This record gives sequence, C-alpha cells and structure tokens, in this order.
Amino acid sequence: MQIEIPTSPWKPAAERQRDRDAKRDAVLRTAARLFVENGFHRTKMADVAEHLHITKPALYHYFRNKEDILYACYMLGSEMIESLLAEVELNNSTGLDRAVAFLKAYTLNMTTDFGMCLVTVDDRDLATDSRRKVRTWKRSIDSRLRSCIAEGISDGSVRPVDPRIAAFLLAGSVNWVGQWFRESGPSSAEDIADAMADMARQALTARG
Amino acid sequence: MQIEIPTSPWKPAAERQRDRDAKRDAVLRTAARLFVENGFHRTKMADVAEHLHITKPALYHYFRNKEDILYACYMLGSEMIESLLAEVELNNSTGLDRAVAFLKAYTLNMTTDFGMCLVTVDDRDLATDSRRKVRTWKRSIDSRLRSCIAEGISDGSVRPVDPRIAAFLLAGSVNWVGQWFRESGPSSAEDIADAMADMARQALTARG
Amino acid sequence: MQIEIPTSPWKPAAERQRDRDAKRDAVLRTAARLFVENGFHRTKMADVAEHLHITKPALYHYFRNKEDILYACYMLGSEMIESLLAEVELNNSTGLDRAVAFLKAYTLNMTTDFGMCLVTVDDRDLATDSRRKVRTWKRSIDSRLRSCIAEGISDGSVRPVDPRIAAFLLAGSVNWVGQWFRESGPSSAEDIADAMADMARQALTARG
Amino acid sequence: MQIEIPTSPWKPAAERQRDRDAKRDAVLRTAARLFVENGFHRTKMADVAEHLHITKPALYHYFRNKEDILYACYMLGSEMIESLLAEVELNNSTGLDRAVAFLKAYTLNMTTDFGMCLVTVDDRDLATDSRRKVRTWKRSIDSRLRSCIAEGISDGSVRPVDPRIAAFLLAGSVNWVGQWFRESGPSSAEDIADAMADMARQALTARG
DNA sequence: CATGAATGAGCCTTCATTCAT
DNA sequence: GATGAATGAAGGCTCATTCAT
Repeated sequence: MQIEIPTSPWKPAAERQRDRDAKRDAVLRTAARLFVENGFHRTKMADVAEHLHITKPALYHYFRNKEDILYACYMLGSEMIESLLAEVELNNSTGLDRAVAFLKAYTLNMTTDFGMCLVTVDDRDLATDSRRKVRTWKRSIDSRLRSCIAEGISDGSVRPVDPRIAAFLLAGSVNWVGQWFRESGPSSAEDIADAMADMARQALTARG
Repeated sequence: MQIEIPTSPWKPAAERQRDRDAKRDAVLRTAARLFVENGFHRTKMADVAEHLHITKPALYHYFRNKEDILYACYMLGSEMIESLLAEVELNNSTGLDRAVAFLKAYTLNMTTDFGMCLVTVDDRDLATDSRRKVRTWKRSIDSRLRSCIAEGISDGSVRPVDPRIAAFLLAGSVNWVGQWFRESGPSSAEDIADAMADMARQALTARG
Repeated sequence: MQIEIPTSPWKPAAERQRDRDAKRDAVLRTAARLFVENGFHRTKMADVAEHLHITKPALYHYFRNKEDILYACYMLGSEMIESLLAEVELNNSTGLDRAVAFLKAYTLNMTTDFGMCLVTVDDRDLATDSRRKVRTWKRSIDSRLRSCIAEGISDGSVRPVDPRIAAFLLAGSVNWVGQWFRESGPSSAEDIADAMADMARQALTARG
Repeated sequence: MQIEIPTSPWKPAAERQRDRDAKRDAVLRTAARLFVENGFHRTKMADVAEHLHITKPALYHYFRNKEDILYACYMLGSEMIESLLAEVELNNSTGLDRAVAFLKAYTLNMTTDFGMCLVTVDDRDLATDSRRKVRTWKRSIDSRLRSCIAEGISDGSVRPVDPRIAAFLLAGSVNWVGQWFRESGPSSAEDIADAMADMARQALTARG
C-alpha cells in the first residue's frame, strides 16, 4: 500500500522567499515603467499600487519609501550595465573596439525600463546618501568610456579627439535613446544599437 | 501762453511696458536657471520669487501660473533655435553641411539656460494644449535634421544611413550637452560645438 | 493487560494554560516597560512583538488590542496597590500613621513598571468603558488617602489642613516618582519611600 | 480750511507685526489648552485649526510643524517660571524661605496652560535638539530647588534631608497639580499655592 | 501693483488590526 | 497557535494659487 503524502499547507521557506522576491520584483518593474512613462513626481504610490492590484501600504512591505524604489531601479539598471561592461572590456583588443562594443551594449540596455530609469528620472530625487552612490557610479561609467577612447588614441585605433568631450557626446546619443525609443516603434533595439555602433566607429576611427 | 506740462507721476505707457517686459524677462531668466539647476518640480514659486527679491503673488502679475512660465521658457528656447536654423538652412549647400551646421548651432544653444530648458525639463509638466504645441515644434526640429540627412544621402554628401535613427542619435548628443555642460567647466561652449560638428561630420561623411 | 499511554504531543490542558498565562504575563511585562520607557503612543505593537521575539499577530492571541494591554497594565498596577492598602488600613491606628504608611507603600509601588504605568501613561488612551473603571479606581485611591487625613484630623494626629488639597499634593509627590526614579540611580526604592514617609509625617503631624 | 487726512488703507508695519504676533499667540494658547486637555498625540493639527476657525495650512504660517508648537509652549512656560524664580531668589534670605517661595511661585504657574504644558506633555515628542534644550532647562530648575534646600540645611533653616530626594518629592507635588487642578474646581490657584507653601514649610523646617 | 495671509487639494507615510496559509 | 502579507483609516505636511488690504 502506498502512503499518500498530503500536499503540505506550508509553503517551504525557499518558495516563500521566492514569492517575496517575485513580488518585490513586480513592484520594481511596475514602478520603473511608470517612472519612465510618467516621470517620478507624477507617479504616485497609489498609481504603482493600483497597477499591481494591491493597496498603497502593501508597497511598504517591500520598500521603505518611494525614493527607495527609485534607488532600487537605479541599482538594477546599473548592475545590468556593469555586467555587460565587464564582458566588453575583456573581449576587445583595441580601444576603438572596446569603445564601440561598450556603446552598443549600453544602447541595448537603454531600451529597457531599468536602463531608461538611469537617465530618465532625476537623481536629485534621491537623498544625499544614495545620490552620492549613484553619481559615483555614473562618473565611473563615464570615465571608463573615456579610458577606452584615450587608450584607442594611444594604440592608434582612434583618431585624436578630446576624450572627455567625445565620451560625453557619444554617451549622450545613447542616453537619449531612452527618450524616443518605443517598443512599438519602427526600429528594433538591435537596429538602434547597430546604428549606434556604426556611428561611433565612423566618428572615432583613425584614418590613414 | 504756454501750457506747462507737469512731470506726471505716471511713467509713459511705452516706458511702463518696457519695465514690465524687463521684469517679465527677469522672471523668465531666473526661472529657467532654477528649472535647469534644480528641476521643475523641486523649484517652488517661492524660490523663484525669493531669487528675484519679490513676493510670490507678484509672479502672477507676469504669468498665469507655474506652467505658463515653463511654457514661456520653452518658447524662448525654441525661438532662439528657430532663428539659427533659418540661417543654417539658407547658407549651406550640401545636406551634410546643413546637418553639421545645424548641429553646431543647436549645440551652442544647448549651453544656454533656455536651450537647456528645452530638454532638461519635462514637457509632460505642460497642460495638453501647450504640450501639443511644444511637441509639434520638437518634431519639426527633428524632421528638419532628418531632412538634411536624407538630402545629404541624395546629393551624395552623406553616406547611407537610416536618417531617422541617425537624426535621433546625433540630436541625442546635442540634447545631452545640457546635462553635463557647466559654464565653469574645462571646455567652452565653442569647443563643444566644434567637437560636435567634427564628430557629426565624421559620422556622416560619405567616403569614396 | 496494561494500556500503554503514549506521550501525547499535546500538553495537558493545565500545563497549556500555565504556558499561556506565562506568555501573557511576558507580554504585559514587556509592554509595561516599553510604555513607561517610551510612552504609549511611541510604543508600537511591532516593538512589543520584537522585544518578545514573536510576531505582531501573536500578540493578538493574548490581548484583543493595544488598549487592552494598557488596561491590563493598569489593572495589575492597581491590584498590587490594593493589596498593600488593605494591609495598611488594618495595621495602623491613627489617621496619620495610616496616611504615612499608605504613602510609603504607594511609593514603593511607584518604582515598579506596573506602578509607573498607572501614572505615566495616559488613561485617555483607554476607551470610554475601561477609562471609567480606571478613573473610578483612581478616585477611590484618592478618597482613601483623603479619608486617612480627615480621620487624622479628627483623632488629633494630623494638623488641620484641607484634606482634599493635602491628599492631592502628597499623592503628587508619589506619582511623580515614576518620572525620575531609575533603578540605576543613586537612591534605592527603599530610600525614597522612607524619605517620602518622613516628609509626609513632617508635613501632616499636629504639633502641640 | 482743514485738510482732511484720509485713513490709510495700509496698516502700519508695527500694527501688522502686532497682528501677526497676536495670531501666533492665539495659536499657541489654543494649542497649549488642547495639548493639556487631550494630550499631544490626540490633538490633531486640524483640531487646533478648527478651534481657531482657520484651516490647517494656515498654522504653518506661524510654526514650522506640530513639534515646533509644542516647543514654543515649553519655552513660554519656562520663561514664565524663570522670571518668577529670579525674583524669588533675590527676595528671600534663608534657604527655607527661598525654597518655599520657589515652590509657591512654581505652583501658581502650574495652574496655567503653559505651566501645565511643561509637565503634561511629553518631551520625548520633541526632536533631539529641542529635547536637549528642554531637558537642560528642567534639570536647571531642579538643581536650583535642590540648592535652596542644601543652603537651607547649611544656614540651619532646613532640617537635614537628602536635598536630591526632597527636591524631587516637593517638585512632584507641584508638577502633579497640573493633573488635577481645574479652573472650575473648589480650590483657587492661590489656595493651592498657599497649601503647597505651607506643606513644604512644614516638611522642611528645622525644629529645635 | 505689491504684500502678508490664507486655502484647497493632494500625497507620502504610519500603524493597529486582520486574513490566508 | 503562529506567520508573512495585506489593509483601512488617518494624519502631517507641502505648495500652487488666490484674497483682502
């Protein structure tokens, strides 16, 4: 005779934690989308809650306050980019290739909600502490692109340009993508990333 | 007998109007600066008033409401650009030259408070009516740059690219300038505009 | 044949009840301490739960609501005093002696958490019903002290004073003890109670 | 012919300021009363506003926040007492007289709303900064009473007691007055202050 | 015109309490 | 019984805007 094992009414702790994380994640995705769509200030906690079919206070189970949500969005966006950059910096030999690959990867990111969050919403909405962290990270991103360009100039792959200005201008193209890209638009994220890579290469390549 | 004309305590209408315009202008300049510096939502009417050493209600003598100020900032910025573009479109023969000149002029503009206002502050803060006007204008700017590029492809001065994406990417570089340019920084507005022109030319030039 | 009695996983009802009472008691002691330490409003149910290493809803197994806890604290405090007073009223002959003994006993009580609860936390935090009970009891305490004084005046042990005011003033000294007494302070509860008794006697004694 | 001087529509600045101060004062008096009557936490800003026939935000013209009002109440209460104490400390020769006069003056104060505020409402409702000031002041009051007693012991007017405990106990009688005194009650403020003085003198007097 | 004062509308956040598991 | 999650109700505060003088 086989013993019937009843399905326990208790979700295992692991699953419970997974639930919680999934919910937290849902809050984050919803919030990111609304922040990008409507702006941080115009997005009320009530909006976020409503979109998730929960009540306002429930949000506070997952985040301390509105700013905390924003900060988490930033963090997710930056982590996504970080991991791309690590790969880019390893797999490319010349400064030019690194810069181009960097910008392409960055562009792809900028077509996601969390990527857009990085530039669409204003880091001045963060408190001093998190703001400092975000700014430090942003500066580091910038300086890495600048380094690629500078190294490209050294190794002869990049024509002589002011690395600081060039990095800002190229990053500007990418950052701005978040302002106009729409999933439903005529160009795919890949198309745009390719175009960006192409343009950056044209703009930077050293010519005989 | 000569009639004696007493010096009236009332300034002549013309002068009065000039005064009023000057004050209105001061409000606008102050507001634009604060909007750019701190963001629209974080800038309170009280801040604007305080910076001008007047009281809050006084602002309402010159503008109907906060949004009205924002709209006026947009308008000023767009008019400045309009006039530049008109010149640009006349004085350049190839599509490439027009596009490059366009971007250079635009970049210079983007280092002024009103220019920055165009991109720094969010047009979703405007009511439906003015928002529509602003968006229409923005689209027109965009389509004009796109036209230059398309014409450049036709006349052989620009290499084959997707004009829509290219225009967005290049405009992005320029628009982003407002985010990092500081009067006190290491590069002058001219330097940046030149670098932008140089980069755009490299990125677009058709090569035998 | 002997029936084997398996050790049940269920504790016997008596022991269970004892457990429950012990836990209820622990809640009360913790709450009383926190109420005194931080005040009723600043003490959150979450705080109480956390201090007991249990969860918030668990508290509701022992008490209907927060107010119920407060009421129980009051009750415990008042019962402790009641029993002291009964003894005091029996074992002293003159009104003066009774009043002094009363105040001394009361003072000792005021150095315990439950005693302090009686005066530190606000009975307006109770609902009409319990509030009435508490107030009635407080008034009874007061009137008993007043009676001792009045009787003392009659029996010649107490000098002529307004019993109402005198009772209030003396009770005030005692009640206030909860505001400044600290276990770790320089004076022991006994010292303070003695000083209180001494002072009351000096203040009330009829002199030739 | 007499020149008719029209009554100016402009209130003179001085009167304007007086108006403001009067209103600020009204807020304070109303708030103090409600704080004493209902407790700080149970008093909503809306309550205060309603009692003054104004709206909630109007309160914020006179005070930064609720706590600020509480702090102002404390300050007013403490200033009233300060001025009394200064007089008391000058006009009495023996330590005993000073202590008694001190307690009498203090008692009178404790029958006013601002005086009651000092002890009725909880200084833990203040932020760290103002709380520190309030506590410092309270300690100073206490130490001054203690000094009177100690000096009284030295000059032979006060019998040997522990000055710390005695000061606390006597201050307790006074502080507690705020808890039971009612304007409409059977005893006047003067009666109570006299009774307090009488009792303190009896309690402290050194007897041959 | 200018000003001090006031207001209405709204938003973030807290917390005691309850529910589903 | 106990737990994590959720909720309803409410309160403090802000700020653009308007009024009375």
